Amino acid sequence: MELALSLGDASKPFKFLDKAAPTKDHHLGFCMGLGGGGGGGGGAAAASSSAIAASRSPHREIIDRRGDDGRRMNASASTDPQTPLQLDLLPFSPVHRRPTAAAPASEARFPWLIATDPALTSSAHGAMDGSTQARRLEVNRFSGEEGDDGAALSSPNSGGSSLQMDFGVGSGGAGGAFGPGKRDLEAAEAERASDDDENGSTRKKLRLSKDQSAFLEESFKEHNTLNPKQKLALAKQLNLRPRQVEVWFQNRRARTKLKQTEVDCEYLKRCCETLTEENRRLQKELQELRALKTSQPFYMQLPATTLTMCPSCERLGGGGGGSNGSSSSNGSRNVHPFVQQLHMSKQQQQPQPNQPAAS
DNA sequence: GCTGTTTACCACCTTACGTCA
DNA sequence: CATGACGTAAGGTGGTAAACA
Repeated sequence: MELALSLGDASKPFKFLDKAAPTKDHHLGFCMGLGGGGGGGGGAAAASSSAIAASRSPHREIIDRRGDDGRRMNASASTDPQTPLQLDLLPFSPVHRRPTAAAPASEARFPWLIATDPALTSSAHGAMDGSTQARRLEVNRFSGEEGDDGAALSSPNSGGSSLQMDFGVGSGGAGGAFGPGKRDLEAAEAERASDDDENGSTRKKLRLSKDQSAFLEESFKEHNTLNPKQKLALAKQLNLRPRQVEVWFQNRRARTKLKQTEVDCEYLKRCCETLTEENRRLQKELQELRALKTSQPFYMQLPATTLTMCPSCERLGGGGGGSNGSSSSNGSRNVHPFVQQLHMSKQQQQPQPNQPAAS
């Protein structure tokens, strides 16, 4: 029995898989790869690996400035039918957070951009979330300052840093009623001190706020990859570094792929169980037929003219090979389902009085 | 037109940190 | 309070494509 499984092609729950399809090999058959160890290949690109390594930087957005003018687009972005300029796809999106008349509206939609109303965040996410959010934003601000990347760009953090500072302190002050508020403020101060001590040399773990994550999630639903303009706009809107937005999308794609792999694995497991059960049933059926053959050798004496060709695979249905029972009773020989079907039909046509009841 | 370099992005793996039970 | 599991932001590496000299 041959089986062909096509995973990911039959049901495409994620449209971005379509984009990735040309670069992937979709093997038919019972073959699955989990994880896989990135890239085998090697080859010509290895020659320039040193140059690549030299070009890599933790503050990549400083170096990768060419993306701003849109001259370079990656494969997925180039196939994107949408123009790089649009950010209108983003839900309830003010395009840029600039000191324009539209700015207040955008800030009202993004509570983390509001510096003077801690009650807004605390009412939206509870007292704990409001205070922690204040701390997180403060951390983000420091992380933005610890590197020189923010200054190199249009400095997405520069516009709101002082506001965030005020917000954080205000939250802590107004959070006198909030139990964790003081702790968070102290933690933020401790982090600030540690930042001063270590000059940003250590990696700081920043948790994005729920609103930031939700907004990124919405954007991810629209398109799972970003072009430079979208990345910059998102970073501005969310008051994050472009690198943070980029990393979030990378990790989000990885999570999606992992989940899809789990779904595929579950599906394969079910297929395997079904096939095992089918195989067990067929084996049992085969044993019964062999037992029948030994007890009633009449059907081995059928004339050669009764041999029938299987319509599907053009194999002989009569078991071919003469009347020698030893050859056909060889356990290692495959018995075509068509043969079994033939045998069963013969049994029905010529019932024997002493024939054991076949299942 | 071809080739090598640079730049930017990606997937993948890993690490470090925050949160929670 | 300590601890381990888990989720996730971020770093590192190798590969690839486009732009450019």
